[in-house]
Amino acid sequence: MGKKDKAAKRTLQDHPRPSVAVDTAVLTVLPPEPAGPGGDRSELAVLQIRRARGHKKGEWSLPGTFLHEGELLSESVARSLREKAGLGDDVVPRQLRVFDRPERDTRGRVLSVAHKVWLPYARLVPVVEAADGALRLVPVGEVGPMPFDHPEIVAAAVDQGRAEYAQAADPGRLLPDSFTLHELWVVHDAVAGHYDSSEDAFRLRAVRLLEPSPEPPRKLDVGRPARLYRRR
Amino acid sequence: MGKKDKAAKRTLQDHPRPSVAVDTAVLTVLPPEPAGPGGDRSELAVLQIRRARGHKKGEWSLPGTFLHEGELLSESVARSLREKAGLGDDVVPRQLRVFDRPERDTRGRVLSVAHKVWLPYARLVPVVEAADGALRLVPVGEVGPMPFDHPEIVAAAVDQGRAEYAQAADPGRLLPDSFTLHELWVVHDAVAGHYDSSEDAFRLRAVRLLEPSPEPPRKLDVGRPARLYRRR
DNA sequence: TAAATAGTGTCTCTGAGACACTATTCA
DNA sequence: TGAATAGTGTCTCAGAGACACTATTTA
Repeated sequence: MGKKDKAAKRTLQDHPRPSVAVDTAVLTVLPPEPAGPGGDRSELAVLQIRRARGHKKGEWSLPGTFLHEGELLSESVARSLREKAGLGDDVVPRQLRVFDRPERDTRGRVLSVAHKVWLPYARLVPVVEAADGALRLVPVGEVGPMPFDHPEIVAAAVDQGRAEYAQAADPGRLLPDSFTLHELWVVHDAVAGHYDSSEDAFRLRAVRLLEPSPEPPRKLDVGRPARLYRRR
Repeated sequence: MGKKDKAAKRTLQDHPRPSVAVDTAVLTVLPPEPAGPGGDRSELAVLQIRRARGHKKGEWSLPGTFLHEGELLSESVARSLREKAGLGDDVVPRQLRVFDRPERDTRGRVLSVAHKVWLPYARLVPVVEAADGALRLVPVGEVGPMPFDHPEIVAAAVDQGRAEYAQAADPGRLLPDSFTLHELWVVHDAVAGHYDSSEDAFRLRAVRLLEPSPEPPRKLDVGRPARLYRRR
């Protein structure tokens, strides 16, 4: 608030402004069926929230909110996940892109800055259970009808996620600090949508991105115990 | 404009809205020194515009504008380039990301949706000449001080451009319909910032992304004439 | 024929995939 | 010992880079 004349000169003219929202695809990998390290295949899944009253019933959407004054987009994402899903602030949102079709929201002009967040399944379970049916995790191939351009946002999130997992071992930190190669493969296979190559070929590639954990190999129900690795 | 009650229910609440701007890095490749197909190395360059009066003198910025009502972001980019640089509407803007630091613009909260546009040098020459000193093309390594986060936008544009040229022969359509392998290499070498491998290794890689042109080889000043290729 | 440029052939290295083989454990 | 799982060794194939060699033109 310096000298008034200059401040006036440098003030933004009055012009129509769009509302700016953030919508977030929270991605995770579901535990394999049945369970355990000897399990089968997993699925990449996204967090959906039941739409507020006054909307088409039975529809689910992505968690989102309007950008507040002075707020960073990443802070807005964190706040929306806190308010709508009870998640903590330990999320690392990555921006996808702006969705800007003028007709995308019938209430008026709303730009949505779409984001993607990785969270381990174990972080999401208590949150979904506490929501009493207002939240659900759905495989990305089975998201039903969604409002706005939320299906496109999910698709963009999946693309970005796949690109990330093609480059690094576990960029989403979906696994605990140490894990077996099989566990890592289950995650990669799920993220890639089961189009990845064989588990056998994967091992060689993955080891170069990891460092061996000093812990002793983990005993399984049957078979040779599995070495533990860490993210490099 | 349907039934008034429902419309009221579904109207956006009054809340503070940021201004939304677009800023665009127009990228091109300068002609090689001295010139001609036997030329040397080229430079990746960006279009700058002299800042309007009332700002620090000597500073150059990226062309930008505020998003208008009902306008798509891509339309806004095209309009800004038309109004500020006299460029036509035949641009293909690609979004980079939103720059959202609250303090990035001292006039108030302004989100900038940064974009990148490829344009061939020949398209830009008449535009820069007609601007009478208000526009210039500068190698991306030599952009001087720029306002806001424009240096970051240029860096993001260069990154996206490099990623594009690592995947395709000439995604920016910087070359005419048919061109020699040498001309293509000059462009790639400039985009990659001269860190690409040798021209020799490049040829083998590039040919697979091209189809031979039916035109006869182009005669040069000296040496064997060069075959012409087309984008596939 | 020399200089200059375009284009090819060949070698090596590396990484990916396939797949057979070995290692370790439990029942 | 057999079943089940983890891990290794080896072969082949494809792409990248280095580099020498050939091809075509002008002066």
